[in-house]
Amino acid sequence: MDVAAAAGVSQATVARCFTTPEVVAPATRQRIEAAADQLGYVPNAIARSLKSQRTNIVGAVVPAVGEYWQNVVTCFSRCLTARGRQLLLFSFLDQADVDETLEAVAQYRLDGLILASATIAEAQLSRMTQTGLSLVAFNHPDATGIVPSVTVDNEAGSAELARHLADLGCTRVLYVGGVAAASTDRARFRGAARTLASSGATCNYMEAGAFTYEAGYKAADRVGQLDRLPHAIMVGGDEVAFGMIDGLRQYGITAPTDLLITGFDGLPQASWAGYDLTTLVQPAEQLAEHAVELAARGADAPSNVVTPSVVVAGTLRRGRTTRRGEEPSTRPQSRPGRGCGAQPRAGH
Amino acid sequence: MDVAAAAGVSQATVARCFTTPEVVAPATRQRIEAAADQLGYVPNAIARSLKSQRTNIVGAVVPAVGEYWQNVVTCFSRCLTARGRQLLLFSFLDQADVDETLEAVAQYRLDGLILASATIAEAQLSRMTQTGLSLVAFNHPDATGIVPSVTVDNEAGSAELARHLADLGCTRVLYVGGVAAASTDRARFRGAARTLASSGATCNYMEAGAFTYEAGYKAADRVGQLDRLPHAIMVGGDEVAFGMIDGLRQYGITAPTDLLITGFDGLPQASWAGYDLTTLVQPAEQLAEHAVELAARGADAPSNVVTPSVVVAGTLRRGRTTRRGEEPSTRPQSRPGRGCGAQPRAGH
DNA sequence: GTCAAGTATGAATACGTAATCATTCGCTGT
DNA sequence: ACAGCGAATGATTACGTATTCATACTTGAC
Repeated sequence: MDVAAAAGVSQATVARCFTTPEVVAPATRQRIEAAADQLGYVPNAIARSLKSQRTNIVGAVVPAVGEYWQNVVTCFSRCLTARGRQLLLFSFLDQADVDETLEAVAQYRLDGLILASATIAEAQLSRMTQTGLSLVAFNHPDATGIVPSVTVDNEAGSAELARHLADLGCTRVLYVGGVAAASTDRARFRGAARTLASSGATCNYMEAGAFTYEAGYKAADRVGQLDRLPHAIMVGGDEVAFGMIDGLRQYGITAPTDLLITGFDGLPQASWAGYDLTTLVQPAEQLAEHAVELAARGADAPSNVVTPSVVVAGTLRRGRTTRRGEEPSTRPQSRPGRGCGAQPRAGH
Repeated sequence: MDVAAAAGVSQATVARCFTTPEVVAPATRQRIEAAADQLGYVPNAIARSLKSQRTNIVGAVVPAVGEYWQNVVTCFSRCLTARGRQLLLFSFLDQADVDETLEAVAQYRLDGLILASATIAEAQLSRMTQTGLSLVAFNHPDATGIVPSVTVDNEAGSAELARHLADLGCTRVLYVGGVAAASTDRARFRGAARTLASSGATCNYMEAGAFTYEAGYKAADRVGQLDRLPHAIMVGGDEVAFGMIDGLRQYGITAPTDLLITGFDGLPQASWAGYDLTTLVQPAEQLAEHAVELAARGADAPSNVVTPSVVVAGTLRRGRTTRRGEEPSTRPQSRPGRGCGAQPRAGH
């Protein structure tokens, strides 16, 4: 140890100086800090991890696509940084890559691991439990009971959206899901169907095929060719809803004039004036906070206690797409020619 | 070593079995693999890193906000995974957090570090150079020469957009930048102004204040209150452009009818039918590939060679927002009432 | 002045691996 | 048959830290 020699102390004292500064004499500490500063020494987290058997790193396995996940990743990062931990990120495109990825993950002795995908097999999950790292399933309702899980209340949120539509008089509703196999998708449809049924409304299911804009855009084709339009379309994810909205426009169908549209997730773009979508806002920060909390406990968690599972309620955002009795668009009817004076601002 | 005992070999042989399998006898290898499999053994990457002095981990410091960065992070992750490395992600909200973040970064002996922010101080950059890890500035043109850098050709790309506008007959153009202090912003304005000047067109500058949707939306207010609208607005980033488009709609101003609009970045949403924005598409994959390539070389790079700097050309995407002589919108004039039969698909 | 108690530090060890060096063994060529 | 050689493996060491145990030194009370 260079610093130890420069400060005239032993390596042990240098180590103490960086872990438990209060036990080293002030004069010594100052000498060590000066030496470290001058030599540009910073403690080696790798060696520290090897010795202490905890890395201070939490991993996250996240799908590589979609606005939703990108947003979540940012939240993870913020939460972890806030509590002095690092984020090792694995993003996968293909579900098949996950297995490989998980093997790589296992080599780094992470303190915790957040599995953020609704499509990871349950067998895979239980196999991971063996390794002793504390893993958390994020937004994977079916994992509850197998693994600690954190998720928004999909069913209740979807029910809230459905109630909102029922209150607006909708009796024929179409639910457009992303991937029928995803446990989130099923839960959301369940909440919608149950609520609508109890108000005497019907709720058919249509699968878009993916939680993407393009899938929504394509699904709009099938909607546009229906004999009778439903009163409302509940889309299983905001991004899919954006595609649906843009796709329906091709058929001259717009919300809220021709039918109502709701999304799910509460992406930032849902608030953009271009869409202004009614949706269920997932409290991403809060969800991430819980996930990180559980994952960061590390192995020092009580193991034989029931695996905790956190379900957080979302909040309804009412946008233009379910607003009745207003102009279909805030766009003024008359357009100024170029070079005209400024228009008074609409609304406000 | 448990596995070594179980297989009846020494720890050294077990290690060889996982690093250079070809040097260990097939029979022995099989015995070791069987033992490892049964005991659930996986090599410890932490210990390996400590010994070999390379972590196989590349760090990335990225702003926490904005669609653009989220997209880039995904690309980083993909590139790194493809070459068997891991991504340690640091996302920061406030520029002030970066210093703290970089201190934390230094503790993990990363193979490389990608600094992805156009606003990191150059002093900060050169200080990081000392530590021996290979760092790469991403999308930070001013860092060129100080640090290896990877960036899209901002100036040429912006010039291409400007040329496109000039060809369409625009002679009065407004450039709406994000943050004037950002080196990318300056380069883009430079390219636009130079090109437009050479075709006898004017190009004023307006600062939105941030590279966000909201900033663009607010900037639209100032545009809406101008005495004469410009022929075109060049916006310094797609997300800002989306805000501008939605904001201008409040004033009844739409592209391409009243003026033309261009963006910059080539976000996925620019291709969405709702915006269909003319923009300069950054080859994100390619940029990420280069950045990862440079960062992953690790310390075994020639050090006294000139710091390489990669500049990749973007590609022009022509969207509806600069399309002359067409309907201002694909929306049909007549809207079907609810319950109408299916509409014939517009276009196609 | 002596002993007990407390405080600050040093020596030694272990974490799990990679790499070097040494050793054993089987094989070939003369 | 014996030297020589290559292949396979074992013993050992070092990576940089945290921690335990031991030790020197300080302080206070009787």
